[in-house]
Amino acid sequence: MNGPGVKRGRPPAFDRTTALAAATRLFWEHGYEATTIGELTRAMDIKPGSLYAAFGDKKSLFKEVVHAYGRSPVGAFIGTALEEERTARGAFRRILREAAAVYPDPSHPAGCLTISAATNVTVQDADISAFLSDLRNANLAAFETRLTTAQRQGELSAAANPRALAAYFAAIIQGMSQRARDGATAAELTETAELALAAWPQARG
Amino acid sequence: MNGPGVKRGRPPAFDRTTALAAATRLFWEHGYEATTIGELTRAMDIKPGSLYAAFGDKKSLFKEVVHAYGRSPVGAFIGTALEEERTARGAFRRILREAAAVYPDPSHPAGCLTISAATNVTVQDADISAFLSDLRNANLAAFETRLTTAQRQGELSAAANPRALAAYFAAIIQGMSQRARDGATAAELTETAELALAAWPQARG
DNA sequence: CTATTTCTTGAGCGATGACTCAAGAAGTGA
DNA sequence: TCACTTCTTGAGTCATCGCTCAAGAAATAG
Repeated sequence: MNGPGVKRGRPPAFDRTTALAAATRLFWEHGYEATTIGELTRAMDIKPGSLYAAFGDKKSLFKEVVHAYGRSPVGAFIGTALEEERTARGAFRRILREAAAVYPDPSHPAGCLTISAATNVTVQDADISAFLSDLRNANLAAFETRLTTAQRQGELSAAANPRALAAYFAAIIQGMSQRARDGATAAELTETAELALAAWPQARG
Repeated sequence: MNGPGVKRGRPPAFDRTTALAAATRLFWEHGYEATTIGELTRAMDIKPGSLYAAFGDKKSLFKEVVHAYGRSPVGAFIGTALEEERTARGAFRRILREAAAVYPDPSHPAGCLTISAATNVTVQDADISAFLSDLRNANLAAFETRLTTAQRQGELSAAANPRALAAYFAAIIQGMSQRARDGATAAELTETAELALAAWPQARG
């Protein structure tokens, strides 16, 4: 009798997670189109045939990379902070401070993969660009939801504009990612984060 | 006698400025590598031979595009505001408000060419990426210079940090460019600009 | 062992990338 | 008019792109 976990045939010679991590680094660094199948097979240490058998085509591989990135610490810290922090203000403070620490971290390519990996695409890959744009705009919507809740709960003043605040924080985060790619240090980005938090609506004295 | 302005030989059949404007639109929209020579020759309405005779190779054309962009209203509004406004605060307020109006303007591709046209490049075009990165960092330095001057003149409090403020404004501008590419409207970006200005150091009451 | 299944391998496919060049066309100077 | 210069044209070069496939290798089932 075949156990349900018993695999038939020749087992894969590479670890799928490790190979995906190697692909992630390349897409993160150079973006979707500027990363070639040749570079991917070299970094993942597999031949084209194995890559296509295991991951489908280049677009499927990229989407799998993006999903894995979204579940990694670097890709998930925003959602984590939104869930874990009691107050909206605490959540956004934590998000900005963690972004300042994470984006320039030399253990991985600078900035955020979702923000920078499909900025420049040809017309036939416009769907890849739209795929990441949708993810970014979903993040923006999550920001607005969190801020609207905070307003309903009385944390945020009725005069504040949740949608405008959400767009502002989205912009500063995307800008910090770009600055990290241009060489900004964690110390510099932390200063940017603290200044950005000054936009939080204050009670007037 | 030959006047110095007299051209010999067959005259060009295309207007150089018009052709450059067409190339600018393509690079602005898709970025450096995702724009092909085929698309360029079609948009500029010239054949490859004419393009290479008139502009050199693809990199030279791109650099000429960037320089022309920097002298255009859309590409020069930051420098113009820094020069024309009496106060640093007035300059940055004007920069952010103009960015909110200009970046989503439908008469041209969204966002800033300098910010987004070479985000994703292959290793052999890393110099193009560095070329634009240097331009952005030069802008950052100009911000810091303007703010340091304001501090020396007493406009900005001695407690303020010109370098940190400069990096903050650079980040928010780059973020606004990205947001415009993701579909943000002028109204939304104006709200972002106004919130961003709240970071300006205030006298405490 | 043989049969079956799955993965690996390396050669190579068609399409497209940036770029070139010889030949012709359209001007000027004398 | 003819010689000279400059620009245009279209075919074509070489490299590289994403991707495929037949043949072989490594596992299990019986």
